[in-house]
Amino acid sequence: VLTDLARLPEAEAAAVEVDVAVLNVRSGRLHALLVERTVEPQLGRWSLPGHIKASSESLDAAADRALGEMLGSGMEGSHVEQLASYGDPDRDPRGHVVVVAYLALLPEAWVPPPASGGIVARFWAVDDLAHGYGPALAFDHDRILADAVERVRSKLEYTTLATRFVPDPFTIGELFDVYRAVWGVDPGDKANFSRKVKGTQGFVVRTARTTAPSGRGRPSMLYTAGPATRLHPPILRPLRR
Amino acid sequence: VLTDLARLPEAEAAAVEVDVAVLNVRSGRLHALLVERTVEPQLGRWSLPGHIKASSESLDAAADRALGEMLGSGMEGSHVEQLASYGDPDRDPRGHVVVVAYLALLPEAWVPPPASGGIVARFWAVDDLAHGYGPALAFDHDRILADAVERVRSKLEYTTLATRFVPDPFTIGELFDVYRAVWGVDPGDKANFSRKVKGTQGFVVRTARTTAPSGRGRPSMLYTAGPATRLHPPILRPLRR
DNA sequence: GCAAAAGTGTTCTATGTACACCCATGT
DNA sequence: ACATGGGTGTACATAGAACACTTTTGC
Repeated sequence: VLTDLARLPEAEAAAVEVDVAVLNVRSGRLHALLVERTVEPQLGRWSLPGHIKASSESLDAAADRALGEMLGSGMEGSHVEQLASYGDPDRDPRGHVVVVAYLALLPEAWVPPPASGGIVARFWAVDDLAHGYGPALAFDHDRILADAVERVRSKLEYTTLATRFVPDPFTIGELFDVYRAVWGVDPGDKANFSRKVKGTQGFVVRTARTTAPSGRGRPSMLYTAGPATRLHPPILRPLRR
Repeated sequence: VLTDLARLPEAEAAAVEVDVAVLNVRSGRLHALLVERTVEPQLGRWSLPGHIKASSESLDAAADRALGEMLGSGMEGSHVEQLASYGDPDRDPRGHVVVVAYLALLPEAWVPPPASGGIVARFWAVDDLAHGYGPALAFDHDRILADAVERVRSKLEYTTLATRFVPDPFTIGELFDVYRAVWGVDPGDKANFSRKVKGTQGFVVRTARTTAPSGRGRPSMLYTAGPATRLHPPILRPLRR
């Protein structure tokens, strides 16, 4: 595959790894999917799922492939986008490995496969990881994960990505809980939030059904994600001064 | 350098290239710095400046090095940030080359070196390039440049990056012209724009001096860039509906 | 009836916009 | 004087925050 590459005067061969920060809201907290490493280096530490990019596939395809290996089927509703690349010279003891990191968002319903094929994967609450109440991550994956979390927090402000965290028909209250979980703070008044969401063209589409009156309180209308991707006006995090 | 890399089962060696989209506002229009290729492939076509990343340097360092080769000294006031990575399998006929693209912003004053060391570099207006009134770019650099332009247009809305396009002491009018040049549309009322800029803490710092009354009209106050990086509230592009 | 969750109404304030008007300079 | 660009004042419309209040359910 590296046909003419040797002609490049300063060429120093590298491996391009594609890792995916898979994020998810469960039990009202933002989580990240990690896998336990079964080989050296960093055996036993937890890392973002990923693998080496093949020369015959695009970066996006490599990310989809990594996601497919973790999720099997059921990755249809997930959002995948490129995050950033990391190439510090000492980031991997194996040598010259540059990581192209991706970000993926999953609805809460999805559950990780129970140690399929020998790989152990589970979700960890990102604030636990950030505050040391979880395993130390391999390589520079703590920094990649921090960047992914900040990207999602920021993107909830001006895009419709919050709908990627909820099941297919969802309530405004579930959307509200996503914002609260991802931001870690209450997104202001629930009533005003509801008006903002319904008032933004294409954010949510109202269905004819309501939730079954299972729990306490009045049943709520069910919505599906609309065609819009950007929010005008944005829904900003509070506590700015 | 690739000590243990061969152990990676699916490893397919690649070259990591770092290219920089160097943007600049001159004569009221947004320009990009391109270099004419002097070697195959794509000899004679124009491309973004860049080179192969060394295994001993970080991605940021590789971008700084590429910029330094173009600018010599005088790159101190420039802003450099990572943009995105591109790795389609057929993007480079030499083989498996993944590009990590960077974005750099220069003040208008800077002039390209006159064919130093055999390389020919010049600025091209980005809208001319986009509409075919310029050379065709090598590889997928047209797409990278388009992404860079969109990034800058968007970042002017919610960051203080516009100050990176103007000379060190600058006037509000010059800032206004940057917004107009980058966006391609008038950023609304000039008087209101001036109040927005001065009212945002840390965006600009007023100096004691004014411009020399050289041209027409009243001399204006001179400002320097402040410490703030984000704009609260943002300065949004008009024509949204 | 009471608690809980959904949803509507209303008031107040902050912000953005449009546009009139004044200021300082060169010709 | 007047054209030109810099800068201030001000009125109007609208968007957001705070909070009271109504609706619909389970217990």
